[in-house]
Amino acid sequence: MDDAPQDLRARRHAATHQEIHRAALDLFEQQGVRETTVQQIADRAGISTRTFFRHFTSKEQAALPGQRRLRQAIDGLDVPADATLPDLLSAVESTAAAAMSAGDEEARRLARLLAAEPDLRGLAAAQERQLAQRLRARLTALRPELDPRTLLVLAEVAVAVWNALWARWAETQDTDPLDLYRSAQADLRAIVR
Amino acid sequence: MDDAPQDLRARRHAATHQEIHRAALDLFEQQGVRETTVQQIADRAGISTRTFFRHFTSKEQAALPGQRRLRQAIDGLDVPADATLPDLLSAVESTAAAAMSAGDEEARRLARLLAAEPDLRGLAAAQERQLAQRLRARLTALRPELDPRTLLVLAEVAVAVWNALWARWAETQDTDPLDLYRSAQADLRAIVR
DNA sequence: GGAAATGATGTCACATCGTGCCAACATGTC
DNA sequence: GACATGTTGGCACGATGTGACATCATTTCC
Repeated sequence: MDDAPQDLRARRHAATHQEIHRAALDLFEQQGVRETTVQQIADRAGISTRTFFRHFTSKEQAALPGQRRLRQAIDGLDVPADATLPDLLSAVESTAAAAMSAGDEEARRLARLLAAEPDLRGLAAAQERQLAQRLRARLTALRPELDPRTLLVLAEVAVAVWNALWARWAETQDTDPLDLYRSAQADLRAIVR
Repeated sequence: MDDAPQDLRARRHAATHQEIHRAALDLFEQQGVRETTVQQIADRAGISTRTFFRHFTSKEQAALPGQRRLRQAIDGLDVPADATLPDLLSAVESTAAAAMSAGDEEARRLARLLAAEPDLRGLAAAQERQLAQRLRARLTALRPELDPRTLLVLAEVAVAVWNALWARWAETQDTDPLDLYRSAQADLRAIVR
């Protein structure tokens, strides 16, 4: 996508980054996270362990995508001035769903790995909490006149639906994300009513 | 509470456990998690580092309570046979709220620490995901005839409300948990509708 | 074109984490 | 009291993660 002939350094850096990422994914799939050492990942990527730690803070980090897309989606979130609370919720969820369907093949690998590797789940959970925080901040910035408590609940519920969606999508490898999204919305209404 | 003169070994074990926990909490508050070594905690608790790692798998673990109460609340969860989905949700949430108000002074310390220490938040997030998993399993066991997808959403939403509740309680040091609970329920209805 | 600044990488040393192993000791059982 | 069982500490070890410095490639500036 971004083939801009930027800095040669920046390009090499990004290439190495990707290289490490792929090496980690491969090795984790083959032998599991616990059994894989940073040394092995570095060898396969053709770099030193010191360089590895300049790209990622831990081997678990190397496998996870970093949520760039979702973070951007949250920061760029906007709604019409007269949006009601339910409007807000659907706005948040639809942007999340959009960011989700964008990731394709690698997302599958990730999902499989996450299901099998508790170590990765821990880090993923931490990342998710950060997203919830960020979403909450964005919402209060967007609607300072609303009760912060309400917006907190809104953010948490949005993340909850996102969680359910993703878990379900990871389990049933063949379903369309949009179907899941719609059914989750129906479920939500039936539950709360 | 459980002063049963059980095994002398078991009592000593539990005492050491508590000792380590308190030592960790004290040191983390004084100097932060990153700056505290397992060696320091062990010294303060009067044990060796080897023994420390027989009680906790990491220094972060030593600070966190382990969620015994919540796990029990989930496993012991039960509902009348004719309970609707909203009934289920309130049942789950009220048991969670009950388990919450039980922890008193130490919960405050924990909340402060969690707010200040990202390392602890990571582990707490992982624990929370486990609780969500457990709740989901319990719900499907309780209501096998319902759509698993719906129960998944239900479990996630319950955890979301629980999150919002706890975050809010940690921020406003003086509010009654029950008030927060009621207002969160109202918010939830306003959001979904 | 050629310095000089900037940045990425590798090597080394080091503190810490976490675990397997074994010997010493305390507790519970008969 | 003798034996079985469980807990502890000490030791060694591999792995994680970071600071410091030298080296080399690139950018920038003249």
